[in-house]
Amino acid sequence: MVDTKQRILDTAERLFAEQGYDATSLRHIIAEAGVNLAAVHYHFGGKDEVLAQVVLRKVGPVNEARLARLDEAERDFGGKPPVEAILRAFLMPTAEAADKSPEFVKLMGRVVAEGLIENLALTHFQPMTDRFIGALARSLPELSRNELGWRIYFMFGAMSRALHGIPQTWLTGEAGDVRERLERLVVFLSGGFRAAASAPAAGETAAQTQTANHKVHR
Amino acid sequence: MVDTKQRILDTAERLFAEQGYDATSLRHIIAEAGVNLAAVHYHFGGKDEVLAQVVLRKVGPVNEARLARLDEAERDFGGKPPVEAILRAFLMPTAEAADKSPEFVKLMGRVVAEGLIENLALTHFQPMTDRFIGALARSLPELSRNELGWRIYFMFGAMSRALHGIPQTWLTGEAGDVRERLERLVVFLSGGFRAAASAPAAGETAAQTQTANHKVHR
DNA sequence: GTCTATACTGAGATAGAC
DNA sequence: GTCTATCTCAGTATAGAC
Repeated sequence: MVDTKQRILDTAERLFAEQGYDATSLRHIIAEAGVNLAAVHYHFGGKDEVLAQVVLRKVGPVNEARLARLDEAERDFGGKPPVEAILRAFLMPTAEAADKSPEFVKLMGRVVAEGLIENLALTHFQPMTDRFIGALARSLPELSRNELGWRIYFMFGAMSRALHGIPQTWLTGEAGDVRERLERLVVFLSGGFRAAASAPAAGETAAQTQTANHKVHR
Repeated sequence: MVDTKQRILDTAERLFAEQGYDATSLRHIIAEAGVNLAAVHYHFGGKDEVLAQVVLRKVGPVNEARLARLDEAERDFGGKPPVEAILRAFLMPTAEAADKSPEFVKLMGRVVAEGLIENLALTHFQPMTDRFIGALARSLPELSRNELGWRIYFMFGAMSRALHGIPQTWLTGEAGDVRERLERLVVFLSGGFRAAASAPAAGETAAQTQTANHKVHR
């Protein structure tokens, strides 16, 4: 079969999104794809690489759209777009990809949440993330690089919650669609990124910082 | 063995924290604990229940400390403490628990990130979370209940990143200790929770207002 | 009530024939 | 490139010893 590889990827993508990575066995994938078990190891070497390639072929175009929207934002705002515009450039291409492939967001949410592709992130995402870090750093010059890095790291955690539509109705009410969830996220993150920098030395008491930030209440 | 059950829990706690839930086999646990495999199923019924009990016996005291600190904050601030104080009441007992049991934070970070205890959360955490939701709602009356719920949900995602000390040095620099990471998180979250719900904060441009209020129809 | 020994099913991985 | 057969290891189930 010439397209054994594609059939495996397509089926794996769907099943990973529906059931999660661990819960999806290779045997389930090959049964639905109509291929042999050993073919998976021939083409991919292992289950983890199947996931990697499923993610990469999906997220590649998304990352390009992210960069295009960042370019656009920097053009519109004279090289220094506000935080909201940068965050939207990063997050909204995900929603657009979801329109074409509804399972994509669930998959990405799972992948980010379960920390399955930390290594992939380093090799394939860093050129893209570096540009966004630079844009955020210019937009928020009062933040140290470490502070900014942590806030971006926090953002990934929050983003995973916005992406995978696990219904937590007791907490959030009806889930709504991806775009609405990401819109809420942008507002939330903008406030977070704009918060005055905190650089407490290790060992400093929380009480000091508490009184320092106390008056910010609106 | 006198306390086979405790030995299993102690060993499982350590190994889950070090390697994660999926990567830790029951056979590894029983080998280090010096007990028989079937004893695990006799006492716990299955691997998932081992994790549940490991988490519950650890997080019970933490939740009590959370409520105690919330009581204290409400006393200090006349029933309506600022967001920072509420968030600190929720987050800082984790750091205190980490002082006694350094592996605990790693475990909790993994558990939250991997979504392993969504069901546990409902049955055992909700009384505690309900009190915090109420406190946040009083402190942020301009937010709808859904909006607040989503922000709390985002918070859980960000919290998981602050807890498990996976070194992302390319992004955050040196990891620092738990207390420092949680302190950064409190500042970040405070800004996020305070962000205006549907209208952008003062000082933002018309372009963002347009985008922020833009409702997308499918 | 507790624990041991053993077996069962399904997982990912691999060697070698074709 | 593909497939059969097989390997190791996972979680689980059960019968029976004490």
